[in-house]
Amino acid sequence: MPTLRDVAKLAGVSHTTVSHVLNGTKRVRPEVADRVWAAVETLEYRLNRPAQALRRGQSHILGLVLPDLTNPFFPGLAQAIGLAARKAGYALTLVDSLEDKTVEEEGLSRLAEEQVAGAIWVPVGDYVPPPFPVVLVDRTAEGTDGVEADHFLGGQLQARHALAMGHRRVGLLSGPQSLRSARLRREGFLAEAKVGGLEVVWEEEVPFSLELSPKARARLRAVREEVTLVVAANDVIALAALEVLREAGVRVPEEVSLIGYDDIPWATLAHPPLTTVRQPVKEMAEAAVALLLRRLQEPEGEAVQIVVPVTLVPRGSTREVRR
Amino acid sequence: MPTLRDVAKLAGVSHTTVSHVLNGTKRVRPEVADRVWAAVETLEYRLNRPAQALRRGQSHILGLVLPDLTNPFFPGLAQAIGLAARKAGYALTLVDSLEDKTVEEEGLSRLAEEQVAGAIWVPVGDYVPPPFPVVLVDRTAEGTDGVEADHFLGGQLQARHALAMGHRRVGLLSGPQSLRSARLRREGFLAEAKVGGLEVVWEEEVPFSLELSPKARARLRAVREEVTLVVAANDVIALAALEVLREAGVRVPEEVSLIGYDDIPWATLAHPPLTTVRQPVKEMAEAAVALLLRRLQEPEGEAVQIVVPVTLVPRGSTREVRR
DNA sequence: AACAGGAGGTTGAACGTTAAACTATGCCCA
DNA sequence: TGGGCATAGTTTAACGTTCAACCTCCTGTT
Repeated sequence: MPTLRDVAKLAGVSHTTVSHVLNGTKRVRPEVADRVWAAVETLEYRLNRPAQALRRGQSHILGLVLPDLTNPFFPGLAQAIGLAARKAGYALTLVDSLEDKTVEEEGLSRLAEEQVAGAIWVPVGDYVPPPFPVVLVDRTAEGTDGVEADHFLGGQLQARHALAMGHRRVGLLSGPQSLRSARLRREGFLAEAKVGGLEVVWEEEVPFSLELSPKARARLRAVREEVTLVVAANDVIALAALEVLREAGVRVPEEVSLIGYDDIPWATLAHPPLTTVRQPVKEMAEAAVALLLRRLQEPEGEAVQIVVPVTLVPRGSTREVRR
Repeated sequence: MPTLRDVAKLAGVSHTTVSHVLNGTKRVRPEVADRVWAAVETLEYRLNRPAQALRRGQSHILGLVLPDLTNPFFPGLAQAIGLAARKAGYALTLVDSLEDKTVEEEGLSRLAEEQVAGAIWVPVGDYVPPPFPVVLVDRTAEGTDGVEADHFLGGQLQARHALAMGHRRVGLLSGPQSLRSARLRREGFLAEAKVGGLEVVWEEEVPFSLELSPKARARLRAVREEVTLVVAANDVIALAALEVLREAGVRVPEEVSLIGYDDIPWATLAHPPLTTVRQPVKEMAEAAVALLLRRLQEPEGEAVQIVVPVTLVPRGSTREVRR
């Protein structure tokens, strides 16, 4: 592997000059610069990033810490973040914490060892500030840069849609209340439900996964007797519920309507296609990277919280009921 | 940030001794080692990975190069690879090439700059060996370590299941024939179809995505007149087909059966649940990482090709037809 | 004619780690 | 008694980059 010095020798200049040409850190005569570039070409010189990182005290890598890649909300996010990071010249190091706080903590510690410039983090555990700048996504915290969808509004939209469709009695499959996002969705929903006169007949807290609790499954099997609508804290839960309902012979939306949250790619392919709340994943990803890059320029300064709007996407899983 | 030397000073030893204690590269008296560990604790020392990588000529990072994270086959793979890598003490740097050869090439080049120890690579373009060891996954090449499912067998299983269910006329939605995996699936299917007397009435080549070509959509809308079964090169295609069939009012499996490939998490949630060929993603991921780690130990030596078996998972989207 | 100052380049050191070469001490055995 | 050798530790240098300080022309100004 050729180094700066090899390039320098071939181009007949000092190694610093090569560095300056490559980084544009100083004016260099075009003639000399050309010689340098030519030497870079012929030797197929490649920057040694660890050396650069050592000298600069930080690497040109961003960390991405996610709770669970198999949750279909995240691959799209990861892809968009990777794209934005690449455009800015950063590589991306991925940590999938598998929803485990210990794994998450070790991952962040590892990112610190790698001297990452910063990280984008969807926290599963408590927010403990790592020794590099982070932007929290989806689950934000006070005093730290963050990007999140308007969860409260999303909950409200679920309730409004339910009311607009004439529903009066609803069952709620809420997400883990340890998560800010799930809490806000629930609060938004309950607030608007109260205002509009939508009665929450039952509520079950379940994890963001396809595995529903036995109690939740029981509620769903008996759904006809109690409610005309089930609202879920995300699409994965909604799809799991749809499955239970199908097994129980409950027809959606004829007998009971269903509303999800996230608008994952499969929501539209479900049968019936899922009425849901769309989070603008791509915009969130781009905003998060932009915010992180800004913070790298300007380490000090007020924490910025970006809240992006969400929209309700009506599809086949909800239908109007008569009073 | 404290360094080895800070730790050394506090423990009253030389910095090399600290290094030896941390890496276990030399015997050190327990008493001294204890002092070192204590100093590490109180100073909250953290290894500087770039410095280590510079000195060693190689970082403790593995690359993962994927064509498209939003294809639901890959998140599970990425997660399992990340887990296996972490267990072996490696961090994971992700490159999502978005099915673009140029992006892929730049990504590999970047991994080289980062001095990664090796990479796991699902190639979208031609296989051009990078300057570090790689293990190809899913789409292998001669002369390089690789892990792939038995695509040919998978195609055969699709055909055998079709025959076992009494089908005689089939439409084939094959995948991009530029990809080895899609080619093999097709060949396996056609071979077994020929043997068993299964007539391929039509065939359309479509990308591994939810967007079907107009010709393919037309075939599906007219499916009743021509075939009793549609076979797809992967589950994403199958789900897209299912959607078109639903729109066209064709009932699955009553009027036409459908077979997919991959067994992605959503296959079981589709309506009807998708009969498909399961690839053991987790095993493949673990095999790939194990193979890569072995290659890092033993750089020379014959390339190893691991082929893992696949199984047909019968579900609701296929049903028996009378002769 | 002398000198300031900018442009273009070089020298040398430093980042934190590891590996090789070296030193000091103690012990065994001829 | 002294040579050989293992054990436990130290000294020193090196990895490839960047940054600050320095040097050398050259040009324009007075």
